[in-house]
Amino acid sequence: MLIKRSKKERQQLLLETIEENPFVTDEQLATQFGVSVQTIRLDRMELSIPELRERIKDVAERNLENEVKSLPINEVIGEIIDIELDERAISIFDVKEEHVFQRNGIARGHHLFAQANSLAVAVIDDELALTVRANVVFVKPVRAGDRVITKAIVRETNKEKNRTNIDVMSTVNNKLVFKGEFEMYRTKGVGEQHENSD
Amino acid sequence: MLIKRSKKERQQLLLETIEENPFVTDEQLATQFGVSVQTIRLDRMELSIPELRERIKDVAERNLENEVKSLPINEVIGEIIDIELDERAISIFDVKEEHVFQRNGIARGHHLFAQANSLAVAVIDDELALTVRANVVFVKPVRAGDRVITKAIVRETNKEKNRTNIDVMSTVNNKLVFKGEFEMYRTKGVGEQHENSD
DNA sequence: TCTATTTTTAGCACTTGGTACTAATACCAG
DNA sequence: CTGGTATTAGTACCAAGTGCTAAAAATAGA
Repeated sequence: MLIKRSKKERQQLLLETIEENPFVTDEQLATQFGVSVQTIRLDRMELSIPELRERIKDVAERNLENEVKSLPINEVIGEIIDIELDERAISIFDVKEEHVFQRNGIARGHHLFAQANSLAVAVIDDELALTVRANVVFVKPVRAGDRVITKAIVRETNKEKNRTNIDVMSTVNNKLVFKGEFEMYRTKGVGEQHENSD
Repeated sequence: MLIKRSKKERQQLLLETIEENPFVTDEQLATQFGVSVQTIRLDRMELSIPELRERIKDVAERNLENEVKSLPINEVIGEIIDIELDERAISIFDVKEEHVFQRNGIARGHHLFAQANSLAVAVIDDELALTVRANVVFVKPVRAGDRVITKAIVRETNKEKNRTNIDVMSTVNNKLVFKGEFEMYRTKGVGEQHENSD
């Protein structure tokens, strides 16, 4: 049995229903709420909810943007613009809205860490490089719109222990915002790489 | 001037065009290729390309799934299952394929860092909490399928400097995989929170 | 060149999920 | 009982198609 709801209640429910499933047609909604299709259409108008196809299109467009945003999860964070294996590397990372706390607009620390860590991994000229230890300092807050330039410099390599120490520094407008020391583990020592070094 | 293309050429181009912009109508395509709408429709049939609305719907559906996957970028990494503000917190993070190096299947360090850092931020009972410094050790490699359980314990608070030190430990099957010390900055000291503590 | 086949175009009826508008009811309150 | 809100019904129309038939144009084969 359908409990007769007031207009307000119905419209509230309509909003929620469409919010959680934008793919629902007016007819389905009409059946669901036990009213006519016209009533649903009036409701949509009053609430300025676009029609099904527009809603679907919006989702499609919105997420076509997201596709780009969600990519970097498994990839290197930031774009590497210069690299000399086992020597140094530089990457750029543009801080966007999705990287900052809504509260204060300051970038979440782990994004800066991720850029630095990615770069430390990349600079190692080895098949396998793992972070063993990291000491990092967040010197200055970074905000959306900032372009973070990160430099990694390979400091020393302990051939016996298969360890390499890397210093990483991140700047925004030439001002230091982040620095870190990364101790990396590598399978092979320096110089004994695989043959193809193109 | 439009160069007359063979059927094959046109169909190849059609595939590419729709691939890169699924929002194009048959009419637009017809104009673009200098053929009739009917020809475009025959082509679509032969290549079994669905109509515009279906294509848009597909994009929307595909990306509605992604939305869930891409959400955690700006949110807390891992699911907080227990929290006592300014005391301790526990979160769970299931390592998936997208978190590991393809090469060796080992989780990228910055995901473990992100979970730990998120938890350190969350455990602070303050409007604003920023990471100032972090010393972390990646004790043992973590692999896809592993469930990482991370505990954060608030160690001490320096009220004058608005700093709080937090110890974080992550385990997989009760074995330590990651540990870290986080020094956090907070705006307000302990105890002087906003009124509503429900 | 003429025919046969493929390719392209045209036209019509029908579909979905609507908009825009008008008109008729139903309901509820003062 | 009357007025206003809410709901329903019905019509014409639209975009972007499908499905089908049929004709015209282009191309290839001998």
